[in-house]
Amino acid sequence: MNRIDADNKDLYAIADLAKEFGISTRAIRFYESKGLIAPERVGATRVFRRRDRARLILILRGKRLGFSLRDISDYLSLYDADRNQQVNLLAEKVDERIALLERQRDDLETTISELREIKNLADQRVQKAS
DNA sequence: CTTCTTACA
DNA sequence: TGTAAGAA
Repeated sequence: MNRIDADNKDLYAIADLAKEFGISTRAIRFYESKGLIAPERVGATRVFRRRDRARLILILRGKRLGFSLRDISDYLSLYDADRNQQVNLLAEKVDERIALLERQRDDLETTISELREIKNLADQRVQKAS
């Protein structure tokens, strides 16, 4: 929609991507500073191609799933290198993530149970008092 | 008006 | 990451 040039179907300005993905231009520049993306430059202005856009999508998905920019960075770095190693890393990180979430879920359930016990005891005492 | 960099919160 | 400031 807001391509830089109607002829070149895969050039985007930073504002276009920011709007499309609902993030700030600052965030995009931040990801670049962390090495997650490396858009071309026309002078000092960043020019994003489909490749950058695709990586941005992966970055946002990774964040949504709770991965750190570091993890995402490591994963993305392998895109230009060992595609196999990239898959292995992904599997490893996903397992770690799932393990962590399951532990947190267990902790939450334990906490909820304890709170319910306290709640029950409190309710009983209220009954006797009244 | 848009983007860039840099610095500070 | 947001915001601000000054340059391009």
